[in-house]
Amino acid sequence: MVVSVREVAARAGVSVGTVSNVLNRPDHVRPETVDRVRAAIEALGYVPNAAARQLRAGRSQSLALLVLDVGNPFFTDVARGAEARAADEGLTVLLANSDESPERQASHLDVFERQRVGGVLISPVDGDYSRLEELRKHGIPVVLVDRGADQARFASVSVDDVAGGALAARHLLDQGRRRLAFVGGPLRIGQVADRFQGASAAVADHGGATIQLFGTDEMSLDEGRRVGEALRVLVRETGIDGVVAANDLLAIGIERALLFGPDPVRVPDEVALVGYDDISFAASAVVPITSVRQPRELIGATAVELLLEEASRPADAAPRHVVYEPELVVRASSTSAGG
Amino acid sequence: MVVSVREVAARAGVSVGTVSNVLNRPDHVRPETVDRVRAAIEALGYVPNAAARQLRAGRSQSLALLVLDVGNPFFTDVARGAEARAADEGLTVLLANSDESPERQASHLDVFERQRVGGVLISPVDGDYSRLEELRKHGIPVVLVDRGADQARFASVSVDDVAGGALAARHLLDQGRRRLAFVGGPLRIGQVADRFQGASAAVADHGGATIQLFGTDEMSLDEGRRVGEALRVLVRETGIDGVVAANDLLAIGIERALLFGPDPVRVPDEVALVGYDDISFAASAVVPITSVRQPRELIGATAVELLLEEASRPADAAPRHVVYEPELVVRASSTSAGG
DNA sequence: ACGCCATCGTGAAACGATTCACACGCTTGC
DNA sequence: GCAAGCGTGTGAATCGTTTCACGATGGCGT
Repeated sequence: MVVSVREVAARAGVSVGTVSNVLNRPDHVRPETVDRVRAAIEALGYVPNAAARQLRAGRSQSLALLVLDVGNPFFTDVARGAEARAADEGLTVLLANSDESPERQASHLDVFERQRVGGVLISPVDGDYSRLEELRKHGIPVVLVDRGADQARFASVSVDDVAGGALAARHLLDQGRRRLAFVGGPLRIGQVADRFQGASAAVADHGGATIQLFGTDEMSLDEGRRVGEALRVLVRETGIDGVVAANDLLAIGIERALLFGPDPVRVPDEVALVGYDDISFAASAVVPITSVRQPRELIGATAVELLLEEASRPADAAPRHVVYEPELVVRASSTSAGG
Repeated sequence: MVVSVREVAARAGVSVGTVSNVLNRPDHVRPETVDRVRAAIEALGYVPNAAARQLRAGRSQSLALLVLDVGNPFFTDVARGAEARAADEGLTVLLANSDESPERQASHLDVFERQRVGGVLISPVDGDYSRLEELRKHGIPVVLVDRGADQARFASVSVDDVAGGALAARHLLDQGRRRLAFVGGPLRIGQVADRFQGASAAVADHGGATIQLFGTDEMSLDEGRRVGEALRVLVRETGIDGVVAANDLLAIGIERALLFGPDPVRVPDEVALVGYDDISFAASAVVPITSVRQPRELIGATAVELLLEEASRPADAAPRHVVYEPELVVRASSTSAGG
């Protein structure tokens, strides 16, 4: 049996319009009528049909959040923040995963447009923003997450990765380290390039310090381990005394390789280590790892905020860009007793 | 400007019915007409309105997957499997997170019902299944994920946790270990209770072996560490020589505490260790951890499969239950040279 | 007693796609 | 020569909700 407003109205002895009013503006309806209608709803187990409401409204009550990797704690925390903020507005967040695949991204965007979602928060796969332009032309606001200034056309929320890289490097320099290594890649990933650039700038500001880039194909534990093995040898040969890793997975892998190979290298005594992201595993590594933290939930919440703004932004006003500052969380991996 | 079938029809010089046919059964329409309509769609940038279609159809093209923790790799892999299988059917998966909160679970279920999703895959928070009964009564099929036999009323897909616990314990017994510890909790979580039960049964089958339960409030790295500290002392006092952890986070924390405290305990020489879930960090722990693996993506795919079955199941047929067998992945943490 | 306002409610017209009974024009077969 | 059948296409009805112009009712001041 299908229950619609019609049945409810009949049972409560009112018109369908009144049922709708009870649902959406109960204060326009006499209290006893409200009660009667509510009772009928209860008795019949009526559940409003979102599709019908949406059809009438022209827009759904949902936002979409499309991320590069649901498995990454960074994005799940962003999602948490976005959901919380959206809930305040009575909105739901559809969480979707592109897995870094342009095809999956495109297909998700298609679905979202057909759904007429209220807006799209996206951490885009690559440099083709034309589909996003299209969405916006069709009236669906778009906010870029974790990818910012390069795309002035879209509102965005991101973290200053240049500053983050500088923070990491400067911290090592402050600890008296002079020969740094930066581990990360590929450099075409904007975040990685920015972090490296920031670290390089900090080193350049400091007479007598150097930084050397160790590229990686991906930013995983295994790659970290691989680079760590190489570093274990090089440290003694080249005098490297500080390492900045482009993320915590790399840092954890590096630390492990340094500590546990043959002829191990002590952390932080011989080499100080800084990671990036502050994932929970960083704090509970063998030697807890100093890391650069990003305000993840805040990013999500802000993205929703910007989306709401976008929805009512006059065409001639420029989209807004929010850039947060990263924060250094200092732990044992970078603070030698002497330093 | 809003583009609907009407505009497309006008531009192509056909009726709206024909546009719909071009979209849904192109073979019922003359090829040249199809082309004309397709051209009009292209030119106008028409995107079908899912809400309207759904309203007519009475049911959406989406399934919902509600998990306890999107941050947990187990569930993201299940989601991946479900999405892939759903895509084969032209369905979309809505991924949502209850974060173990009954309130969030309930609110998500409300949204799903209003959306008239095609079905709900759920890893439920707790023992109250009445809301799920209700959903089903309203025509929305439900499949339980990772929670099985106790709920014969619902179709389910799960992994045999009793067998998994037994697998872990038996492996330790095979390695010659006799005084085991089981770390995990709270026991009201079905999976934990089952794993403990399985491990206990394996021990009971083996004369001269014992197993001792160490309860935890949650299954995190930190809790693992805490228990590990305690074990480091107890091992020497009580002769514990094998540990089964109810998940890998606990196992990693335990290993760390054993290896790195004052008066460290060697793994696996003094204590052999087995975890559960086989998350990626298990393989790259300091001493790689033996773990019980579950077929995660297969679980997701099977859940979708069962959902499709449910949708067409005669009322008098019993719901189906699929139980997969876990698999032991042996690594260094449990295989002493002498074992 | 009368008009006037509020207060409450009504009911029909959207929203955009799908579906289905039907129509039109042609070929076939008897 | 005519019914039957096929291939194409039409257009109105339908899904369930919201909205809005418009009644109905009753209380108030004059």
